Amino acid sequence: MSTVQSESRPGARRKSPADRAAEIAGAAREIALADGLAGITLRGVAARIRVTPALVSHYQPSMDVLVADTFGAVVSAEIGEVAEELAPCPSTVAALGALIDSLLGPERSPVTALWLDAWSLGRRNPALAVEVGVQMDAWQAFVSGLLRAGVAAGEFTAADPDAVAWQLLGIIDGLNAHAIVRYGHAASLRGLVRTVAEHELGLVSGALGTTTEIYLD
Amino acid sequence: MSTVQSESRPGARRKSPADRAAEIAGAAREIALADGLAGITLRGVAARIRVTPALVSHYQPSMDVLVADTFGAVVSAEIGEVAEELAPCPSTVAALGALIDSLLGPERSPVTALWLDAWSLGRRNPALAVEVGVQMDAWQAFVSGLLRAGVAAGEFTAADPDAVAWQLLGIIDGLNAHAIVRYGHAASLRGLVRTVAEHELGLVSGALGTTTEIYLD
DNA sequence: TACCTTGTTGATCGCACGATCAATTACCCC
DNA sequence: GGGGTAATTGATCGTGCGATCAACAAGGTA
Repeated sequence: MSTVQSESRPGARRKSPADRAAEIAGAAREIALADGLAGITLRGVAARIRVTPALVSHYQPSMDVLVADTFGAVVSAEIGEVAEELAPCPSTVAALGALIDSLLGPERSPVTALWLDAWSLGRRNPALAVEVGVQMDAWQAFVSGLLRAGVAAGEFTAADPDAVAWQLLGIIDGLNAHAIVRYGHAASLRGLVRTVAEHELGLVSGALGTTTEIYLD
Repeated sequence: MSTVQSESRPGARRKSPADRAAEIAGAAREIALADGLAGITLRGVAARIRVTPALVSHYQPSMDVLVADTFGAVVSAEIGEVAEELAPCPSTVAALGALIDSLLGPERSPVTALWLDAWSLGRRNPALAVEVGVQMDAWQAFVSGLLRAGVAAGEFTAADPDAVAWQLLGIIDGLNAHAIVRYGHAASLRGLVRTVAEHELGLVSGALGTTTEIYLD
């Protein structure tokens, strides 16, 4: 309590460029998760951190790249979280089952909504379109890596792990999108994706776990 | 050539309200298919039919409902086309195979793009959100009707045709979305969806047809 | 041909957005 | 504690959007 931090209106407490940039990124992230990527606005971000729009503008080349960066940050953070979550799994099969559970869980809804925004907004935001490609590739690399590990360990087979990874992600995204837009999350979706995965990988039915099929409407 | 249709600037040739409304709807449709739902603009639609923005505004309660109506018109027209396409099929199984082929074909890309827009824009456009629900239900009703017909004809079994219909549509949408955003359409996607459908319906592998699995990059 | 209905226009409002820049002022360093 | 660096501000520009309304004129009708 050495300095009382005077209440002078102008000149809010200065921060280092790194801190301010992080603060802006954080605000953009919160706004995106609450209102979608389209909700990220120069004035909105500025207001959230009690700062002038000009300052936010000063720290970003353009709003398009702030939106793209925000999307990229959220998605890559999610990949990291999931990877960490799967680390303790004793086998690749177990990890695959956990991955499906995790990706189809209702807690992923906010991020799925961001994917929908990104797919749509990417048409008018080149930077975002690039980021969407990067993050899709990142997810695909993660899943195909998992599949290759399973194949190497002799747990299952996959003639084309890359293709299978794309297919699994496509199915998951589609079911998630439907669930978020129209209906609540249905536990049966997990069963469906498990079945597909088991079929694609030559596993016996139930190898990836089971769930009581209850629709949560 | 009775009337030379004088080139007077003001007062463009009058049309009946019905004709003008249809013209506006057509323009909105073309714009949507070319530039997305977000491209539908008061001034844009007006310019396309050589008319004042005020006139377009006069025929629509708001742009939000024009966007919603346009989306609804495109999608329900698509359902109609597909239904017509499936009519000559000799069996439900054949129709189901044709349906999958049709929905995963590259010619559906423009409409898939509209779905992505609608999912994203629906968050800020209540009328559009309602229309999305209506059209999703319409598709689900169409597919589940097909499934019920197949069950009734003894061609296959389905404990819960409604659920299977949702799942198939979810998978198709997800794969289509991925294909449109990141990669070209892959013929292998059709094989995947066929496999899922066959599994869900207790059909033997290949019952819904086969396709050479060639990635069109 | 004169009238009257109504489809259509032009002008204009208000809003929200992204971006820019000189002026200001907080903070660090000597 | 004075000075210089640079983080921050306030004011302002330009754009594109949806919406409104009095005024105009096209075209059928008497």
